[in-house]
Amino acid sequence: MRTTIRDRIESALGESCRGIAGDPAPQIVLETPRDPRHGDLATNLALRIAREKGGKAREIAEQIAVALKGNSNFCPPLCERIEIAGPGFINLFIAPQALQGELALILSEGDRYGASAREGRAKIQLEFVSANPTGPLTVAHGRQAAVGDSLARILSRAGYSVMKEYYLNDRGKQIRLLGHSTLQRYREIFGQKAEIPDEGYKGSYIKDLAERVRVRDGDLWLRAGEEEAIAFFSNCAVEEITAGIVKDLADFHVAFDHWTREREFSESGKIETCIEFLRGRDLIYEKDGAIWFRTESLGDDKDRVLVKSDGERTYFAPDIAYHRDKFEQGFDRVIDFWGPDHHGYVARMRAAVRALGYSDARFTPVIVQLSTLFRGAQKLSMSTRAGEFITLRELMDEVGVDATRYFFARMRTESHLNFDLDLAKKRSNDNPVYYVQYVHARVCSMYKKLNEKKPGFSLPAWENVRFDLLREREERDLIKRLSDFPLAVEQSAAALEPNLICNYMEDLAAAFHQCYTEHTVISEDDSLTAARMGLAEGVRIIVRNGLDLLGVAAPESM
RNA sequence: GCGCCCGUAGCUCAGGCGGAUAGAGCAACGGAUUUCUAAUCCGUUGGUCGCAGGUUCGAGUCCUGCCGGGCGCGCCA
Repeated sequence: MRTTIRDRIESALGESCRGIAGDPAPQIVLETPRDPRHGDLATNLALRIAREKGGKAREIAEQIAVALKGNSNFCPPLCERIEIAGPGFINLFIAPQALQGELALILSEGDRYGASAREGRAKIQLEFVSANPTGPLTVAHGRQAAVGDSLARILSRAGYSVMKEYYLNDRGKQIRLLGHSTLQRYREIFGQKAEIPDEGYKGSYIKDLAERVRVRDGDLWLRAGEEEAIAFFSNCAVEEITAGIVKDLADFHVAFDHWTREREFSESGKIETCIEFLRGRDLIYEKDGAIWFRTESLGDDKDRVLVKSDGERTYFAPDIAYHRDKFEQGFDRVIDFWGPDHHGYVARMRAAVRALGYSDARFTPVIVQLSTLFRGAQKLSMSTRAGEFITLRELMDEVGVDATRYFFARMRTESHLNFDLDLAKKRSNDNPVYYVQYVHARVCSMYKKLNEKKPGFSLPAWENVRFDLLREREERDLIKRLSDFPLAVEQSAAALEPNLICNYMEDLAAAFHQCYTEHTVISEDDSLTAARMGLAEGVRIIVRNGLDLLGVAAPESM
């Protein structure tokens, strides 16, 4: 497996400063300068060493430059020029041969380019959406679904082993309320006077559910006992709504690897075992007839109740056991996506994870902020119980799956986001996703045109193509962009932010469209045509891979 | 009151671990197509990075305090 140009430059820099920096060696940071006069890559390595060890940054930079120039693996093959600038930056100008070699590497490795170096990383469980089965998925769940699924793809690509997990809360007070609300709608169909409680579920889907039961069972449930009927409608509603959730997710290109149902989990005995485990660590006590968990000693604001004085468990109790189970299944790291209404939950869950004996680094709750929806200037209220909400289904039907997923993935996860539905629909063609997809379609189109414009011409194998013919500034910039893909994946995975992939893709697309406009690929010159087709193919590989990380299609034509 | 998140162009948002002259899209205006897809490209206009201090060679980025917005603070789920 050949390493990328950036990896090779990093290791050469590491070698060059070994005698200068001492131990521990400072971390090598390579950045892409805004101004092309500052080189293709720049490092503040000398400034860092000067800060830590003392000395003048520019002098240290000179020493590093001398060492680099003496390194025969570095100076002729990788870099053609090294400059010291400003307070002590080292600016590197990459040799054309090195960039051409990078393109050849992309073409030979294809979909595996940059992905193989870090295989065998940690096992991660990523839990997201986990919406209660009391109604259809909303826009808020859609954001979690898009971000979570994309992140899972990105982490996998970065070499982690990822399991996508959905926790289905299919029992408890809300589920009973759901069943009761459905039963009341069912009774209404038969002309009975039936009130939905204030706290009950009022969405139109409840009526639809009741009607389907009527069609199947007639008036059977009018004659059943109250508790029996509520239990039936609860079950029935949960199953139907869950099926709807699965369908919505599938159509949104999201498939979970594993579902945990609270009902099954609570029957497993693991909750009792977990409470006993905590009791064994002297973290459980009784007060006012309730059972409490000493979370305050573990960083929470106050202690929390696990079992109420009426004997019912709080929501927290199964959640602790559930998280214990995650770690016992062998995950090195657990990532939870929660809505902003759960951020008060962070401290107590962290406390619980500590109590269970797992380090903080292994548990990462991520708060996915809400999207505030507008229709024009009108802010839309979002309440599942009152039945006033925009569903994910409506959103993806109106805006399209690709555009919706891309739109959500593009926003930083922890940022609030204002989303005008009217605007999003009206301008759907201006969505940046089309800008990126268009790159793929354009390259595909070039392949179709190749035979038409050059009958009898066939592309040679890429290893026989003369990439040294790619001498234009735009071509060089484009190859540099391509070579940044592994870095974009790595940074996106580290930050748990898919939006870094979107940023990268849009920059790459801009570089491609610019190059495409300036330089005709299919020309009289067979060698140049082959070289430029190779570059286009490199772009197609990266764009296809990048879009796949976002769960967005790479269309052959648009 | 306490806690978490946010505040960057008219709008929506980017700005790895502090780095060189703060970016993109949309909107507005002006150009480019006998050419591989114009869903594209080029240019112009647009900024007190909420405010005030601090840290240092250097701050949109780190620290402190304010201001403004969202959310959470229950033996609810």
